[in-house]
Amino acid sequence: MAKLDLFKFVPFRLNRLGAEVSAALSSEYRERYGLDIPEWRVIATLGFRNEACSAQYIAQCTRTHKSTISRAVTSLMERQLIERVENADDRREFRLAMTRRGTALYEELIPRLLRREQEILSCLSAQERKEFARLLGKIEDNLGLVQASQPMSEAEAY
Amino acid sequence: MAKLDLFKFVPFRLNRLGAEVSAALSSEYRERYGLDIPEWRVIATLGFRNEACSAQYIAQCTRTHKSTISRAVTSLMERQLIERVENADDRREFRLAMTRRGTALYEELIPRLLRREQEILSCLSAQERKEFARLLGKIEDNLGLVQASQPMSEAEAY
DNA sequence: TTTAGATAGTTGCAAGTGAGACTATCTCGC
DNA sequence: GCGAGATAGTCTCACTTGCAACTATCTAAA
Repeated sequence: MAKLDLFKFVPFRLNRLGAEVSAALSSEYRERYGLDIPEWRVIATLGFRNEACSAQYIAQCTRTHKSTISRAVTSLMERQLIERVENADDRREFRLAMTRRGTALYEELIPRLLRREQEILSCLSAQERKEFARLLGKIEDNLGLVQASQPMSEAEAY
Repeated sequence: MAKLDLFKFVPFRLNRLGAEVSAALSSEYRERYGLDIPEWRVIATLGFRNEACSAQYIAQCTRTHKSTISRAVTSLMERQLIERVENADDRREFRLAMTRRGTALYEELIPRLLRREQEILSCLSAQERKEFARLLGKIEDNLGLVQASQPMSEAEAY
C-alpha cells in the first residue's frame, strides 16, 4: 500500500517553510514599517532597480496578481513612499519610482532583512548555503520561475 | 548603499517556490478529487498514521490553524471520507479516522502526488535530491519546524 | 468539593486575495 | 485611417483564512 509521509514530502515542506520564513520576516516590515507582503515586494523591486518600472513588471517579477500589486501601489502612494508618472509613450501604464521617503525606508529596512536571512541560514555552512541556493535555482528553473538577477526588459519579463 | 536582489533573497525564493509547487500539485487533489489544501492535509495525516488522531494533532503537525482544520474536518465528514468518534477519556476531543471511501481516495491519490513530486525534482540528480532534503531539514530544524511526534527515520538523519 | 485556569473544537467577523469584468489605450493588418 | 484584438491598471465579487470569542470539558490546587 502506497504511503506518503507529509514530513518528507518536498512540496509540503516547501510550502510550510515558505510560510514560516515569511512570517519570521514580516515582523520586520509589518510591525515596524506597516508594510504587508505585496507592499514590501513593490518596494523591494523598485529599490533594487534604479530606474522606474511599471506595475505590470513588478507583478510578473514577483509572481503576484496584478490586482494585488495595484492595491499595494495605491497604498504606498497614499503614504508617499512611491510616486508614479504617466508614461508619455504609453498612456495606459505608469512609471513607478521611490520617493525620498521610500528610499530612506528601503535603506533602513534592507540591512535588517538581510540579517534575518542570515539568521535563518545560520545553520548552514558557507558551502552549504551556496549549494542550497544552487539547488533552489535548478528547481525554480524547472518550474519556469523567473530567476534573473539582472534587470530584464518588459519583453523578457514573460 | 545597501541593496537587496529579490531573486537572490532566500525568504522570497522559498515563499514563491512554496506557492508555485502547491499550485502545481493542487490540480491533482482539487480538480480531480475536490479537495482543497487543508482537506488534503487532514487526509494525508490520517492516511499516513494508521491510528486515529485528534484535530488538534493535525493542526500542530501541519502548522495549520485549528479553525481551518475544523472546517476541513466538517467538509470531509459530510463527504464521508473521514469519520469521528468521541474520545471517552476526554470528551472535548474526537478521534478522527479515514472511512473506507477516504482510504480508497488516499490510495488513488498518493501515487499521483509522488509522481508530481518526482517531476518537480526531476532536474536534480539522486545525490542532489538527497542533499536538498538534508539542507531543507537543517533549516526546518533551525526554525523549530521538526515534528517530535513523528520520529525521523535513519534515512532522514543521513 | 469548589473554583480558576487550561484545552478541544466551533463559529462570527474582518481582512486579504484571485478571478474576471471593465475602461482606456495601444498595435497591427487591412 | 479603421476595426479587431492585445495590454495596463482598477474595481467588484466571492472565497479563504486567521483571529478571537464562545461552549464544553478537563485538571489542579485550595
